[in-house]
Amino acid sequence: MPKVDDAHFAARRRQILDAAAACFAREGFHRTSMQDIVKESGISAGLIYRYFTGKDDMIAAIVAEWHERRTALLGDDPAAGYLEVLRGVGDPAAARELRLAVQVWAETVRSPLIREMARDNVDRPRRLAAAALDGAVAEPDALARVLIAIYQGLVLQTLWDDGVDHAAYARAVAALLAPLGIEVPPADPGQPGRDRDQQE
Amino acid sequence: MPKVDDAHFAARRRQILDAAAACFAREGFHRTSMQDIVKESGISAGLIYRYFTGKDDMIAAIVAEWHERRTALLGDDPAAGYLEVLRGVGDPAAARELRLAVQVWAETVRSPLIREMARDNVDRPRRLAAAALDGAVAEPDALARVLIAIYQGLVLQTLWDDGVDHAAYARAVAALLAPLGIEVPPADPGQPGRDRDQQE
Amino acid sequence: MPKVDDAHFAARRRQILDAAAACFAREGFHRTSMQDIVKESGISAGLIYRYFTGKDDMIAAIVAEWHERRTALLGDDPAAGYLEVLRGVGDPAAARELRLAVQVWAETVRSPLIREMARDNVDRPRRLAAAALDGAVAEPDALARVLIAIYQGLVLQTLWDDGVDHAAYARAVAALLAPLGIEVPPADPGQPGRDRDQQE
Amino acid sequence: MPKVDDAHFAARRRQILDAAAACFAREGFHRTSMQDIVKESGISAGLIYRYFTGKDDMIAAIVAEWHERRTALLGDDPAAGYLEVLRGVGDPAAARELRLAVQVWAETVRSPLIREMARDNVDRPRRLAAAALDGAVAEPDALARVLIAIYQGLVLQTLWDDGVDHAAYARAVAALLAPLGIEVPPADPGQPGRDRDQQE
DNA sequence: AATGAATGAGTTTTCATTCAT
DNA sequence: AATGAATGAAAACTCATTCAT
Repeated sequence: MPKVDDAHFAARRRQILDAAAACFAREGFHRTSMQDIVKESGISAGLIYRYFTGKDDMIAAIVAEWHERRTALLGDDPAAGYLEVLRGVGDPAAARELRLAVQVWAETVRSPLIREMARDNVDRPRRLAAAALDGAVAEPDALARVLIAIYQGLVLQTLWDDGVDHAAYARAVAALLAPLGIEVPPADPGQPGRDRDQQE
Repeated sequence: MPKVDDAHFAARRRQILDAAAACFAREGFHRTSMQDIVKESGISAGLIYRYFTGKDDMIAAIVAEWHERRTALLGDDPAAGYLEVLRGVGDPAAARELRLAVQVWAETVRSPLIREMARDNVDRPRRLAAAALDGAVAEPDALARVLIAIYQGLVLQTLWDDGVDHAAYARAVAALLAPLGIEVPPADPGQPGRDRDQQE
Repeated sequence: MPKVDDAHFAARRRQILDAAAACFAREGFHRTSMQDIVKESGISAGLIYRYFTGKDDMIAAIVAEWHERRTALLGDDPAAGYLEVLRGVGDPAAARELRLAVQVWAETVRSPLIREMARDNVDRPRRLAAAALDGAVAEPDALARVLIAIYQGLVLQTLWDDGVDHAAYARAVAALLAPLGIEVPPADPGQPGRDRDQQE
Repeated sequence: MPKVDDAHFAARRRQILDAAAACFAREGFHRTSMQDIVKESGISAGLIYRYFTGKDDMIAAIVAEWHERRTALLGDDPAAGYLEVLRGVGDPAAARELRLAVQVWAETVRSPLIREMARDNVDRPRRLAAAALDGAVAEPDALARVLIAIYQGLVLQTLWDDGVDHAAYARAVAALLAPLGIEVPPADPGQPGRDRDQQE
């Protein structure tokens, strides 16, 4: 298996996963047919099965990639970019990701594997946050959960409502955390985000 | 068997809807076949179509019922029972409801009707909360969204993790809101909930 | 079974058959569901089965009635009204009858019973015509068939083409028959038919 | 089994269409189930749908093929072969075609598409005939219709009655047209038709 | 490696018919 | 006599998956 083949293999896989993700975000896992993915990817049905054992396998791969991306994104200090992440939910470029996330959430109900992946996905930042909060607040574990929930719920509400003001949401969260002595990095004014600086 | 009375009609509808909800919560919306609902409900396929035009119609009915129950439950003062609702998420009896909720969330991506229903479902409590917070905090609308998110995210995390401590979660939320001068009713010690009360 | 009941029975039957004929003419026999007839007639499904053993029975009844009507209409001298019958095909009031006729024709392919009825329907006028033509032309039997075909084909063409000129059609037929010494009664000018008198 | 060649594609289509035509001729359009065509053709259900969108599509294809065959057959001088065509109706090999024709006629009532196709099918020969008759007779358009009707009615009567004498029918038609100065080619004595030629 | 034709079980939905009331 | 709720066996159509080329 020379290097060129590996690259080719990876590129094919990418092509399939991107197409699948696009379909899944649009129609959900189970309303997306293999034929849809064939059309979207331009790759034949037969070949797709040389890369994935079936649709479930593709779903798992997508969740796994997501997991990796999330882990890389948050790094070792999830608190650092927390508000930025909240603001990022409003980025139109992230819309597909949000839709995909909800599909994965639904799938956790059925599939123990996916459920475990989703939990793991959340566990690492949660534990890091809890560790950081330890000593500072009375319920560090529960508060870490709350912070994650604040993110998850924002995803849902953004999906349903175009009018969500993500900057204001971030400010409200900052205001909520400030009294606890939790320092939240202020918004980066040079960000390509949505709102101008806010004095408050 | 001439024209059946309203009570019978309603009971049949219940029977179908309960069976459908059980199936949906177990396997998800699109993995549940009509035949599954036939078996679960014990009602013939033909008859089911006299009550619902299809699966979509059932989901819509389920969401509509939720809406009504929620509206009745929250009354005009959503703040009053907020922490109680959070604690209720941990009630084992509510587990099916949680699973069903996530299925509906996934469906909002595909179906404008369901999306609108889900949004409406959240809009009323959100607006009531925003009105209540108006004047007390800098971003009442955004904070109302945060409160809703704290609920939604808890649903997800409960689904994935048996170890969620709902009482602690509620306390953490209370601690978060207290500095803003928001009075949250303390936990009802006589509650059939899970954790002992501990004021801290 | 007192007289009143008989009348009631006949009226019910009429009601069902009329509704069925309307449906059949609209959608054909097999695209018409029993439920369609229930709606159209206002009579419950259960009751319909006390009057007819099933859809096939209703079809047979409709063809039989048609048979009787046709026989009564043509009387003993089919030649007398022949051109009038051709002109009558253009009568908008007869449109339903035409549509129904074609449905019956199609059914003759499947059902020996219906086929026999359709043949019988045509046989009597055909034999009468052949007898009348005997001696006057070389092929009386065949010519009788031709005359019937001229009627049948007109039904089809009328069904497909709004622009058929039935008066002209009748004149063309008259012109065709005249040289054979067959006297065809001229058009009744006081007829509610479509065209004014024709000098030619 | 990559992209199949055109010949194979055409052969498959033929296979399906022949099977469908056989079923339709036997049982009628709506009494033929897709499963019947699957059995008759030996082609799986899934594959059939890659060739036709449904039964309606098949009927349309059958009518379209007829149109082409008819157009090629009649050429530019429909008069030339007219009597031959009438005689051909009696050919046992054509029996299936006749049955199919009546099914299509019935379908014209329901389907505007099929209706239009059936009309078009008849329109070209009708106009050619009318043009040929122009000047020779008083009502060329109507007479053209009559000639078509003479064919259509013969189809029906042949379907219902084994005893139709097609040679005699053709002679009767010839006798009918002769006085109008319309020259009809005499029967081809070498024809594989049923009846001996007999010029009278 | 790559294709896409082919399969057939599975899906949703309809419908003639029955029967308890 | 009359109703219409109820059934369950098809119907049309789809889809994940395989495999010959």
